[in-house]
Amino acid sequence: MSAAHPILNTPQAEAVAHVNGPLLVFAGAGSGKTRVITYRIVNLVAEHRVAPYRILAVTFTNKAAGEMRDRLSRILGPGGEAIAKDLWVGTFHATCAKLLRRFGGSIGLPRDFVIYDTQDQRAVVSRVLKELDFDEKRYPPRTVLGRIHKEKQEGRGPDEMEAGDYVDDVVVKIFRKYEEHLHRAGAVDFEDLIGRTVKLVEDPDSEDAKTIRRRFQYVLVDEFQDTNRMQYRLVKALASETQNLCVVGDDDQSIYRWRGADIRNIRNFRRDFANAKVVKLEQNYRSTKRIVSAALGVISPSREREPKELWTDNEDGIPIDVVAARDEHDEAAFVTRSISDARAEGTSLREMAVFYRIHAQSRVLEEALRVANVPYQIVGGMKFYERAEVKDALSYLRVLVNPQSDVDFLRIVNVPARGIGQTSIERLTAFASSRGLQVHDALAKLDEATDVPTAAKKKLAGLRDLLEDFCAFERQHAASDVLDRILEKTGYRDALKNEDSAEADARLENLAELIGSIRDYEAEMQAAGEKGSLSGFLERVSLQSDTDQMEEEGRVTLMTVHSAKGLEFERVILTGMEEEMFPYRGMDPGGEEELEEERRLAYVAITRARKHLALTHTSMRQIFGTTRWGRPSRFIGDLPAESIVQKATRSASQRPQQSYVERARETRDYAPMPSWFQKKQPTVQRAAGERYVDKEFFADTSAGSEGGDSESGELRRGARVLHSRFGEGEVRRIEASSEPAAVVFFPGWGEKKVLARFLRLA
DNA sequence: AGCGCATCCATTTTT
DNA sequence: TGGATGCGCT
Repeated sequence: MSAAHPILNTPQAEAVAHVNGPLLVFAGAGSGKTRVITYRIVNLVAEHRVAPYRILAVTFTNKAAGEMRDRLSRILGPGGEAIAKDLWVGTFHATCAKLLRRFGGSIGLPRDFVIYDTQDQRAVVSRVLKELDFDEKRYPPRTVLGRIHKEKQEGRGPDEMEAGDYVDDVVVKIFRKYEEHLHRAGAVDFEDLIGRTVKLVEDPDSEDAKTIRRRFQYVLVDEFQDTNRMQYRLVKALASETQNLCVVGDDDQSIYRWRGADIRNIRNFRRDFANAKVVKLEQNYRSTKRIVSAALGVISPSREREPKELWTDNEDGIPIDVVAARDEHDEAAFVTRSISDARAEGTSLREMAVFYRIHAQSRVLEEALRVANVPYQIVGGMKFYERAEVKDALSYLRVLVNPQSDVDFLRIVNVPARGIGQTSIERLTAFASSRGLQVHDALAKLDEATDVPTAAKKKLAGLRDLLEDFCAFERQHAASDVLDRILEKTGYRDALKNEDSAEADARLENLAELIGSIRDYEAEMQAAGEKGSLSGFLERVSLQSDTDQMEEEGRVTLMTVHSAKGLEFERVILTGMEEEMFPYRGMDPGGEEELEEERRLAYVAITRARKHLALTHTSMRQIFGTTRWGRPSRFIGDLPAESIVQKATRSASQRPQQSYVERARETRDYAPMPSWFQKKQPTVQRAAGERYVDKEFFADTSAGSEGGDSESGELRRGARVLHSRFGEGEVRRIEASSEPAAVVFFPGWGEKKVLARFLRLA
């Protein structure tokens, strides 16, 4: 192999050459992580003659899986496609689904189980709330579902939850019913895919478990810092026979704690596998020295990190712009101007990106870009498979495959409108539960449903006949034709055509696209010599919610920092770099852990840029209908002085009443530094690497000391304190957690637990 | 069934 | 500020 990869540096080669036993790779941003994974697989197959189907590589997104597969077949060259096809490369969820389709029977899972997405899950919770007669206001389905998932992510069911501390009985009840519903519907949620597979594979006595564990000789996990508890358990179990578990990740890029990622998985890997080989990839091939040093400036204050230092051999590059703007409009004008300029100088719009912390920031940016005629695309937003018409169509198809699925049946029972009103539906479901039937099955026993009015029965019978027809048709025809027939015979298409609006046309197009994607799937399967089934298509859809059209030509990309992870751009503008915005602070003050994650998020943002990076901050910003006055983010204060250059837009110091266009024109040339700005520049000569210390201009960079004058010692019971959001309140008691905090009574808000650093004495 | 008005609420996202 | 949602009316 050695001749094939002279392109690997020493640690990369080390990771590739390591064959047997656990391996932990810390892969810094831009350090060639994917390269290592792919070459490692190539090495196993080509050099060590490992059968491709005995190698499992797990990723988090379909996109990552797809890229890995592509790269593998490219490296393997002609003839390698067959090998790439045999490898198990997929997301956690897809891999589990595959195993459960094959072996799920032994743990009581029906062959044709459906996968409920978030909307479906929420519908189940809503229904459970109604059945149990709980108030949706008091128990918002969203929140309850969040709690349920948290339990499931830790491997707990309702029973285990009930046995735990601090339990809300109501949530346990809802949880239990939720599980029952899924079970009866022959459905699983995303957590189940992982959890059930863990159960399946961990079973010491089951033959299936043994088969699976022996099957995978080598297991690789990408983005290991994003794994949650159950995912870790899963890969451990899968690799338990051979211990050939290779995990790749970067603790500095762990930004998904809030959705269950457990950073301890990567931090404690060496404890769990005492003989693990550890490799650190620290050379960055992506960014200029200045950008790398900026990234280091931001991440270094982080408390618990694996010791490592990113470095690069690349050129110094140009300084990073730190731009002061007056408000978000001024900021947007700068962004627009700067993009137009770069474009005029020949940088493709595809190579530029604008990041923000939260989606709400995108609107103003969009407006400015639109006015200036700069093409842009926004990542995130309504996904194709989440659109109402697409979900309707899919529900019809899923009912054919699995009639037990109540969520799907209830979705389509009156779509398009066929005169089955809410009351009829309620009576029907009531009848179904009284007989212990799923709603669809209740259709067959309609005669016995005394509560359902005759008129409704007639219409329900009509639906039943339709479904039967589709079912018969499905046995003889391709899935794409089935959907076509459904849209035709139910009158779905006609209903949209009659609407004759632009919106309806868009929906029709989406449906046509859906049929097209089924055809694509069928063609693809045929090319692979397999038969594309309806259920096969549905599975693919459930596990792949986004149509990855990220590659759109000639557009600037606008996105949150979260969605930027894993990407890179020539030019990046990071907006909204103010305290409260980034690090973000929402309703609850947030603790040290949250702040650490924000820091890592900033690190991720900075390391996306190859050559040009600008950070913008405003002194004033309208967000959620109120005006906030902000100070530059502490993360700006963490940037090394010699890597940045400070600028201010003209209106940052003046207050012109101007239009967007005029402002955009004005900001073409940077105004001289406004006087207040210059006054606050540190006057001392800074040594290389020294940080800005101007506390008045920059936010304090030492975490936890914001607000300054509120040591916990001064806080005592009865003290009057001020909070930026809740106003004046009275301290009820002091609470020591990871840092000093107090429970304060705020008139009009009630008791709130607040960290001491967010309080000032009144 | 479908519309209009009021009200409430506010990260980050994948599968 | 705006979107999502819910309610009541027609």
